[in-house]
Amino acid sequence: MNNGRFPISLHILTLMASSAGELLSSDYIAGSININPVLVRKEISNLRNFGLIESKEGKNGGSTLAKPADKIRLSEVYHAVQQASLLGNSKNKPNPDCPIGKQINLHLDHLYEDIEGALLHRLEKMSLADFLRQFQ
Amino acid sequence: MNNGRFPISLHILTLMASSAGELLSSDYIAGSININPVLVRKEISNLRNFGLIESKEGKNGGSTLAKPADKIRLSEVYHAVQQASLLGNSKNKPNPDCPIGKQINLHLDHLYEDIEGALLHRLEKMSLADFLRQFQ
DNA sequence: TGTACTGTAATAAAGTCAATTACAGAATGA
DNA sequence: TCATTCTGTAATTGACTTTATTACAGTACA
Repeated sequence: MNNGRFPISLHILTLMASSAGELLSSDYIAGSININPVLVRKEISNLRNFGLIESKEGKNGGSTLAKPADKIRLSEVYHAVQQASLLGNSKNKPNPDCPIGKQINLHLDHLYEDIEGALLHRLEKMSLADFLRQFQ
Repeated sequence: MNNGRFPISLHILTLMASSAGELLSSDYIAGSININPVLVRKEISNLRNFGLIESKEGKNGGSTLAKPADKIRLSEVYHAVQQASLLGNSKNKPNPDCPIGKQINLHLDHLYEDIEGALLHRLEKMSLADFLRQFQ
């Protein structure tokens, strides 16, 4: 997974955390990230499905955090954008007649689970507020 | 980084570890992974550059481990295939006029380094021999 | 009721990754 | 010596994925 969505989602959430209470438009956010507003709205839609963001339609509408920044763990952000596995999906279909090939996906999966656990542990320790606090 | 190269490289190395001493041809390896032999040779070339594999050209040639499987850490494999960052490269060029945008790549990089450190710690604890030992 | 937003679908453009083709060079052994 | 069987590598194609763009309906506001 080279997931370009994680940095985008984190950027969106950081902007909202830094101007808590205000409604930010997708155009404004897109201007900060320097990407297309429609992609921002898609990511917001996804983050909203995970309960991290609330939106208001219509004039003077926009989006804001659904809960305080110190209640949002970066692991939640990871879960929201994560679909593929971390070190690369073995979409490969190894040769079932090879004693190594027929077993390797099982053992790769175990390895990935182990590693992803370590990663989530780190992300769980940091809240969005912690992340924002690093900015001056 | 959805790096499909990590599983491929690990598959190659596992095959070599399981038949230590023998020279394996790229065709044979490609048959086990079920991918193109040229891609195998590319990965072997890369692993060779990192001192993990030795190759012999010409008829009856092939490749084998450059050192015992218990002397190869999975972190070395990771380093060999790793190019992009873990949670997705911010190829984005955020708006330098935005107080968040102009700093976020720096803080993302720090976060990635932290997480990658945790990941490497796990991979360092497991050798290729440990990985192979799981196979029956 | 016009304006400024969101939400979403559909399409196009760009980028990435793997397969394939091609071929030179190296080692073997008949 | 020379055909064979490998590696090494470049170049091209094709498949797939991601992002940008266009388009437009729906919503809220003033």
